[in-house]
Amino acid sequence: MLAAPAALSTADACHARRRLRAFDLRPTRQRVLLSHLMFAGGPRHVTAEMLFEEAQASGEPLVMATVYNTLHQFVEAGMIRTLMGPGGRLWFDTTTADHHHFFVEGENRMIDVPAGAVDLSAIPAPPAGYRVLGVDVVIRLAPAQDSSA
Amino acid sequence: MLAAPAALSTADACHARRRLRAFDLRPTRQRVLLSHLMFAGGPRHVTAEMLFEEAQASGEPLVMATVYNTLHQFVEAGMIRTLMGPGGRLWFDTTTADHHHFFVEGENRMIDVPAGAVDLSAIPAPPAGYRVLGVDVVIRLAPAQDSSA
DNA sequence: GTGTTTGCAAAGTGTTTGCAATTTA
DNA sequence: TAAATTGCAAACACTTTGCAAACAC
Repeated sequence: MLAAPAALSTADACHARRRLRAFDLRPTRQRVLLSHLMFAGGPRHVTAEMLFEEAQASGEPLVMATVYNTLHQFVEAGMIRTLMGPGGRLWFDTTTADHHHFFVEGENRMIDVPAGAVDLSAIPAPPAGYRVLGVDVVIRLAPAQDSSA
Repeated sequence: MLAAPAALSTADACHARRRLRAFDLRPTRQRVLLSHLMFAGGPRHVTAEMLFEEAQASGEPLVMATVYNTLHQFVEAGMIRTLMGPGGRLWFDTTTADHHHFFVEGENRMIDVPAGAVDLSAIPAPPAGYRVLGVDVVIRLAPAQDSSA
């Protein structure tokens, strides 16, 4: 019997399974669910805890450790990437291409910033003997308190 | 009796005490020592653990919790600032002015990048209703493996 | 003396690991 | 059936907290 989270429509489960297969991951019930939650609504950013809560709300039984393990498997497979949030918490991001982030303080929420939107042509040369692995830009935001004239 | 870490010369202790007073912090033995370790060698970046080890190496008795508490007091006083490292660990930085960082993977080391060295004039406008609190740029480095043609 | 600061040990977060039981192919 | 995956609980690393004892002024 194919792994089929009861919480998912056949079509949703099918899509999720296909995605997993594309990344050489066995479509277990837990992976199908988590993959669906991650990808069904377009690009998104979650912490393990957020996803765990969604999974529980869906009624599917699974454990926090499985969420972590599964997300790390997704990362290793190249399906998603990780990102360190300002609070030192690990975020998981469905967009794997190079890009940056807004982080909304108070709302605990990430928003993508396309790589092209930040001009990094002016970053300084690394010290001799070192090469640049990557550049992480996080723009911290807060709700604008009534700055309307 | 004035707090005088045995590990410090009178002059060093005096400088450290003066700095603490300038920030309205009582110059206790522990604070004098930690302040000295932080500032005596020019701008630097440390984790609580690094500083704790230095403090221990100096022979002065003090406890990890005191290192954390003291560093947070320094932050609150405006003497230093915090910075989240790529590994999710908290770093303490003697440079409080706006600036960015190189992080050297493998060496677990931070290097300052002056704010002016990164052109942020091109960052995208925040979504309507939000204002920019700050921009954190971390440029991850690795030792260049023999790329010398 | 009085209020501040420290040591200590304990609790707290967020994350990872080891292993037996279950599930997939 | 053989290999991969999960649940569970325990361990883990880092950081914070509560309170009595020690200290600065």
